[in-house]
Amino acid sequence: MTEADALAALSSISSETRLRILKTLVAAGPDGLTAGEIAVLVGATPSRASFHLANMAEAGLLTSSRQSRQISYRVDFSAMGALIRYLLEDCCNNNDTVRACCQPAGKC
Amino acid sequence: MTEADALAALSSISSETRLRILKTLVAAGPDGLTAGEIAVLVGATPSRASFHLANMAEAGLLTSSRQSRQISYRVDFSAMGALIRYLLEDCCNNNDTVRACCQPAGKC
DNA sequence: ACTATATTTCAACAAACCTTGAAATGAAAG
DNA sequence: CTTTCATTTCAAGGTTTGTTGAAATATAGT
Repeated sequence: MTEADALAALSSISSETRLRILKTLVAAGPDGLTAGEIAVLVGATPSRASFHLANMAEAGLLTSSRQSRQISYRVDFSAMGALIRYLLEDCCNNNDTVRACCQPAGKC
Repeated sequence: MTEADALAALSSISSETRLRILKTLVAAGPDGLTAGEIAVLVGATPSRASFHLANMAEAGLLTSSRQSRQISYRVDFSAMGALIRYLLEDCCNNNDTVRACCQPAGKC
């Protein structure tokens, strides 16, 4: 992952609406949700939801596929993993304190 | 860490200049660097560097301390850890694919 | 006190971002 | 082939964010 990729992903997630979308899609599981379902769940107009979904897909965080009239979005978990890895390794240099926080029993 | 805290930290890191500052400070080690040194290293004017350093400190990512005329900034590694943990747990629900990426030998 | 150095603060402006509502596209059904 | 439904696109407007350079603050040395 390049710095530019990381910046695009970070910018994308750093919006309240988009962070909600991410959490909603993670909770929804591997089948994802349609644009309309997402809009309702996060309380956004269709046009607003579409705008943010496009941003997240552009940043590589989501994939989409059309099924008849609806478009389903899913989280690209390896993209999320790559981002977190970038923060851990490229930004924090694998710092011990940081890594300790991420262990199942870690305390920050 | 609250969602608001995470959003502030993510917004802070999602700027090219600030991500560079973060990496520079991580590389510098526990003693940190002065505002002036950081400005030179990331190629910013003093005023621009100060603006971004204040943003990162406000987001909880940096701490600062004055030593005579200079002000040293350091990374708050536990804040970075808390952020990464938030992404892993609260956003990605500890998803296996995501976690696999973050292991030392993980491939994304 | 005066000067020099390090940093921050401020005002002005430019650029990027988000929201809104209306219009356009794409796909299915009558 | 017209209508309906799901979604996206677009233009307009408001808000936020970043940059610049000048002025202000803080600390130290002379």
